[in-house]
Amino acid sequence: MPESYYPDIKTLDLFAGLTDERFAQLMRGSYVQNFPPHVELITEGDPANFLHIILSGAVELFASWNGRETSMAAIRPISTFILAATIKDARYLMSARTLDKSRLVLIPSQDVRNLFDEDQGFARAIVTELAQCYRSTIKSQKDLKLRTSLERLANYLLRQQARAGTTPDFELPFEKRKLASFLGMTPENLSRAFKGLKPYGVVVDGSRIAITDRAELEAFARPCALIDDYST
Amino acid sequence: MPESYYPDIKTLDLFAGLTDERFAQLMRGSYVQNFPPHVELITEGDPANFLHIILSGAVELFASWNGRETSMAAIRPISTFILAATIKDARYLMSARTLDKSRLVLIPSQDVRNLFDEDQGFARAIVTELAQCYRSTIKSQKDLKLRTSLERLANYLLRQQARAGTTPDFELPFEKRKLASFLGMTPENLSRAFKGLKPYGVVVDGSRIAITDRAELEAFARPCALIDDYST
DNA sequence: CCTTTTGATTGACAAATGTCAATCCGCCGA
DNA sequence: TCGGCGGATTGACATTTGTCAATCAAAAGG
Repeated sequence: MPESYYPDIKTLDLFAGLTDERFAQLMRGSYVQNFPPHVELITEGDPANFLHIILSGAVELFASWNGRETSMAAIRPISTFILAATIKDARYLMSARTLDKSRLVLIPSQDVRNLFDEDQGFARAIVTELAQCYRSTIKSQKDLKLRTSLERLANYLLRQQARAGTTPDFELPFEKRKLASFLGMTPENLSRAFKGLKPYGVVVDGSRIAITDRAELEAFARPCALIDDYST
Repeated sequence: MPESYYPDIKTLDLFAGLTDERFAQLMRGSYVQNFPPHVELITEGDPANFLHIILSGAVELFASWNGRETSMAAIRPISTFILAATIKDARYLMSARTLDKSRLVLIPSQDVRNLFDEDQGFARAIVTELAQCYRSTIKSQKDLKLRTSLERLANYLLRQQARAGTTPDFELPFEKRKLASFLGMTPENLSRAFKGLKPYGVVVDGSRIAITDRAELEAFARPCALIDDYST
C-alpha cells in the first residue's frame, strides 16, 4: 500500500497508539482499493477475512432475510467496519455495499488478531472501539423499540442538524428510501412522516431539510442522551 | 468475598485464563450480594461503578424513554452484564432488575480496567466477550427489523425448544408480559400471536409450550443461523 | 377456606403501518 | 430537446398492531 495513505489511517483511534514500525508492518500486508457506487463489498455469512476501513465515500451495512432487506447503518470516512467478526474470526452478520464511489483499506484479519496479541495498546483500542459499536447498537435498538416511526424520524433529523453545524437546514446524506429502511419503515410511510412533522417546523425541499423551530421539534421528539448521543 | 464462590465464577470464560493470584486479588475487592425478586439493581444513566456477575437467579435488562419501557434481554447464570459501560467508564444504557431471587457478584469497574491493562489474556477474553455481546445485539436488531411479530415469536419458540433439550415441550422462562416486551409487542398481541401459531403445531398450556411438529413450524419461521444462532 | 391480587385472555375498536397502483418530478443520455 | 428511467409522492385500501375495558384463571396471603 502507498505510504501516502498512512496519515489518514493513523487518524483512527484504533491505530493512533501504534509504533510506526508496527503500523507500517500492518499496512504492508494490506490493500487499498477503489470501488464504484453500488458495489457489494461483503456478503453476510462469508468468513471475515479482512478488516475494512473506509477512507472516502460512503458504505451501507445491510441485512437480508427471507427476501426482505433492511439498512442497518451507514459508514462514513474515516472508520472501520465489521470489527467484531474480524476479532472473533467469525462470519459477517451484515452485508456491505458502496453508496458512493469509495476508497477502502483491507487489512487481513489474521494480521489484526496477531497484532492484538502482541500490542497492549492496540488491544485497548480495539476494546474501546468494540464497546463503542456495541453501545451504538443498543441505542439503536432502544430507538426502534421505544419510539414510533414519527418519533424516530424527528430525532434523526435533530441529530443530523446537530452534526451539520449551526445552520437550520441540511442535506439528507442518502436517498429517502435508504433513510426509510434505516429507520425501519417503508418509503411511503417516510413521506407521510415528513408531512406529519410539518406542524413542528420541519420543511422538506427534495433532500434538503430545514428545521425552523428546533425547540418546537424537540418538544415533540424528546431527544435523550442515552439514545441519541452517539459519542458516549 | 467467601472463597467458596470462586469455582463458580472461574467457569466464566472471562476469568478462566487468569492466574490464581490475580483472580484472588480481583475477588478480594468484590462483593457477593443476595437480592429478592423485582429489585432494581442498576438504573440507566448512572455511572458504571461495578461489573455485575449473576451467580443464581435471573436478571432482566430493560430500557425506558418517555414513560415507555421495553425489555432488552434476560440474563441467566453464570454470566456478566453491562460489560461495555464498565470498560468505557461510561453511563449505563440499560437498567437492570432481578426477576427471581438472585445472587450477584459486584466487581469494582476500576479493578476490571486495571486488570485489563496488566493482563494480556484477560484483555483477549474481554474482547471476545464484548464481540459476542455486540453480535448478539446485531442479531436481535435483524430479528426486529426483518420479521413480523408472529415470525419473531415462532423463531423464539424454536430457539427455546432447542435449548430445552430433546423433548417437544418446554416451560417459558418468564412471564408472557415480559416475553411480549422482549419480542417488541404488547401482551394482548402476544396472546393472539400464540393463536396464530396454532396451525403450525404450537400448543399452549399456561406457560408450558409444546411444538408438535418442528418441521412444520420451521417451514413457517425459517430460522437462520445469522439471526438465531446466538453461539457464533 | 376464602379473599385479593396479578397476570392472561378476549372482544371491540382505533391507530399505525404496509401494500398496491397511479402519478409526479428531476435527472441523464440519446 | 425529448424521452425515459428511477425515485418520490399520493390516494385507496388491507393488514398489523396497539388500546381499552371486561372477564377469566391462577397464585398469594390472611
